[in-house]
Amino acid sequence: MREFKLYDTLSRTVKPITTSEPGHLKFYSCGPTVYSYAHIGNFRTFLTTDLVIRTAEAIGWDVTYVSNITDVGHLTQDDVADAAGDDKMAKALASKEGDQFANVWDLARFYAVAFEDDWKRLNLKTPTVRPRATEHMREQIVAVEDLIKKGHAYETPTGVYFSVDSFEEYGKLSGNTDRENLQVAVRDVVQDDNKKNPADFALWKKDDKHLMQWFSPWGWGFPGWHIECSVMAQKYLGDTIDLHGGGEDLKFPHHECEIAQSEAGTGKPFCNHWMHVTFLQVEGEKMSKSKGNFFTVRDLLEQGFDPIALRYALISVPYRKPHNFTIQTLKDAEGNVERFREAGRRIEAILGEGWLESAGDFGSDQLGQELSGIYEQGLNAMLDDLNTSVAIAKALEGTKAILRISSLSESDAKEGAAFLAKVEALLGITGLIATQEPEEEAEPEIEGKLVSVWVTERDEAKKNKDYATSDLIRNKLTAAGIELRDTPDGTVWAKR
RNA sequence: GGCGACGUACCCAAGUGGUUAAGGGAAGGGUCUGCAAAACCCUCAUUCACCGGUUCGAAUCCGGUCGUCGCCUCCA
Repeated sequence: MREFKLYDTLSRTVKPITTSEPGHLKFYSCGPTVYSYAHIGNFRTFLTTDLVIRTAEAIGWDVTYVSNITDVGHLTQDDVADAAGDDKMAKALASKEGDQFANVWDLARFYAVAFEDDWKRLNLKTPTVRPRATEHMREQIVAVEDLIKKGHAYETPTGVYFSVDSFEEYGKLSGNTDRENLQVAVRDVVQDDNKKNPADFALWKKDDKHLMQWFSPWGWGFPGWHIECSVMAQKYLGDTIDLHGGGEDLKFPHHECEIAQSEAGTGKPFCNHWMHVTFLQVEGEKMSKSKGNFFTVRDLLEQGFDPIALRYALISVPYRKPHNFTIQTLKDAEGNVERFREAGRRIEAILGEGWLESAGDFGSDQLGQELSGIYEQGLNAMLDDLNTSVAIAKALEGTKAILRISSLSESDAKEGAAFLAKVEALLGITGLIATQEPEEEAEPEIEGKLVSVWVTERDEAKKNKDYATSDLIRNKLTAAGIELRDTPDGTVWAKR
């Protein structure tokens, strides 16, 4: 069994992931709150978890991957202490963009669909389960009742709170073990005088005015932000999970609170390995919703950028390093994705359609051995705390080895196919799998026929050495976004 | 106030004790081509912010200086 090493926030070391069942990884990754379109920073995190799955599968592991959607509008300051801010979703509904929605439920549904759409376009693997907070209300209420019963939570006139002092190890993940520092950390949060400790966090908030509310043993209200992940992780993965991840901001308080709730409830370790993704920066600066200096995935795709190039750009720097995303990075990525596609086109010319799906393993000939070695180096880089920079360099190295061969033999093409198929499975950046939305596919059919007519026309002109006409046609097509390439086997075209 | 990251060529960036400091972009030259495009080939850091130290040996370890940035609050 091969080792898959990843930095673990809890032990603060890079260590091999251990799975409770051999070869079966149980992984929970915190998803977004759906009150707006997801931005590229969100996706740096989700892409990182996607790479964990791909890497695990590349060494033959089964992965049960749970990634939730938070569709309850939690309070904006319900983090360390309790609630006092506005509801995120209510805020979104009240904003200009919110006018199109009848209510918060409608809004959550809309952005959840948009999110899954972006997810597919960036070629992320579909989770085994994608649970929603609103669909697990009963379980959350039961969990809160259980914590009260076990003496870890108590009711006040404003809600139900988890007693931080009842859980010795509170703070072990984030290092916020020093109660004095905790006081500093919670300084700006509005306090509830009925709480036993200002750091106690909400499990249930009483509020019969809230836009989303449920009936509970404590009256009308809604659940605290942290309890949903504890409940859903346990429901789908069991009391102890192998790996849990999310953005670096979730370390404290969110994951700290998840640990406290879960372990206080079950008496068992909640999770053996924690990973956190460092925030993405844009043009050298932190991006955030409140600053408004962010790109959504949609923004960039609407500007015509290739979704796979966006994926490439977002994973090109290892996840624990600060990554300064720029438009230039994205443009650089486009060229490289195009190189994978070019290699794919050459292979398809020999093996025909379906070559990627039917690609086999490496052979024993020289090219097969060379590509096999390069792929192994890339895989090893991924197994060493997801070194995507090296893995991508290896993907390009192998692709160049394929492109270097001016005339591929059938055996060469098969080796190349094996390489590209493995790279695609591991990194998802070759652009050889269509991620376009289905409705966009109808039009190119007709368009393609029109282009073919012009290409034939131009070939005629070229044959007659009428270069004025042939160049005119090429220029017109270029202006229309169609790029022509004359190859020994004839003219091929691609959309730019 | 607490915690942490980073500073490598024009740009992005890997490398964290030892042969030639990955890879990509840009730039320059070349092959191919009617010309292009694409692809391929070649060139492009004796040097890793700065100053000391440890060591046979450091971009890599230690100390200091300067600079940039992030998390702890909404946010992945």
